[in-house]
Amino acid sequence: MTDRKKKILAAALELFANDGFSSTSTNKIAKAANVSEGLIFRHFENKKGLLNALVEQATERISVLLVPILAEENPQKAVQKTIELPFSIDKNEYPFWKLQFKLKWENDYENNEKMQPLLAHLTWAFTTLGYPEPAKEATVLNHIIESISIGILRDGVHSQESLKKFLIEKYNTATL
Amino acid sequence: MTDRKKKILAAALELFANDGFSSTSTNKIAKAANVSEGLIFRHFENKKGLLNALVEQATERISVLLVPILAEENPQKAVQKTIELPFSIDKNEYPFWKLQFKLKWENDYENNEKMQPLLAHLTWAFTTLGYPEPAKEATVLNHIIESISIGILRDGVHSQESLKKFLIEKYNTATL
DNA sequence: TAATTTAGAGAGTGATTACTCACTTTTATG
DNA sequence: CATAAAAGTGAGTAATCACTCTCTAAATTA
Repeated sequence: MTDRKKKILAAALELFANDGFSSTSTNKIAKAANVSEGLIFRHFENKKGLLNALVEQATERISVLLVPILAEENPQKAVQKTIELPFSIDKNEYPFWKLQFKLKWENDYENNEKMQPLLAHLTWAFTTLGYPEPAKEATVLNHIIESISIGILRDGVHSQESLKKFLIEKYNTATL
Repeated sequence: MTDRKKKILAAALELFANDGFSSTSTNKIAKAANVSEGLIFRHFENKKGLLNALVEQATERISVLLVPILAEENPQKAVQKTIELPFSIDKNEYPFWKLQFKLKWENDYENNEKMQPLLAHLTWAFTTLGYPEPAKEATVLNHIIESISIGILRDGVHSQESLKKFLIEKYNTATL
């Protein structure tokens, strides 16, 4: 991947995440990346193709994040690592995840099967821990970290920080 | 409010919610509402003004929804009604709420103070019920119903239906 | 009824849009 | 080194954009 192609992707990511896909003109992207507008269409056949290139990274990036959780054989620790997940995201990756969450509202983007492996592992964890309804318990925890993620991406980690310890303890001392 | 003005608002709501604000042209709105494009600008000074008119309804609509919860003096029932809230939304109001949730990602729209009264009442409820950290407990429940709402608006009530009874029972039988 | 205001239509406008194309420069290959 | 392929430019284009303006029709008011 050429240097200028990377710069186009980086600029597009930033602008798509902050201003939205259709509010961002290819002209603006070219200027932000400091390249000619035509180059965008040489590397990506059209504007949508540029977005697709960004989206394709998502599947891989998510599975990378999930690896340490899915590999965790201690159910208690698996739950804990799940809670810690949204808090562990690097600040300079916020635009990337912001874009992914925004795209969930777009009709033509299939989503959320990506979290299926996590859901399955959480279900196993809650089963092992003896929860009466492990699948639903997993879904609820997934809802919690989803909404916390949104809060973090919109208002920063500090806005949710206090919930981290609270939730970990809550799930540690839970009586079934 | 004239008949045609209502039709413009209705068409704009539908299109903004489904396709997004900037992907929706005033031309498209005019055709969907079956009016001349110029009429949009007579009633609402510009496209953004049309969106603002939709947003202004939100504050009132939310407080209407919250009234029965805030008036509930039984803490247990207040929690239950909160859980039931997202499931009770009428299907033909989905576009309206979809738009509100989408707008939360827009930088220039202040949000979420609207849920403050609910958060306060939930904190009171959890305090009364003897929870050790009522404020955080309230925030977590708020996160849960937020994420459930998103799921319902995107994939329909049925996609979340099973969580309703589960959560109500979970919060009813909770040991502190 | 006459006068005035409001509602509505629709052609027209300059700016912006995504994208193309002919061209030049750089890089890789035989 | 020669040739081809890839990377990069930027002016040009048809379509679409939000919005304006002039006009007519309907409703309100005097």
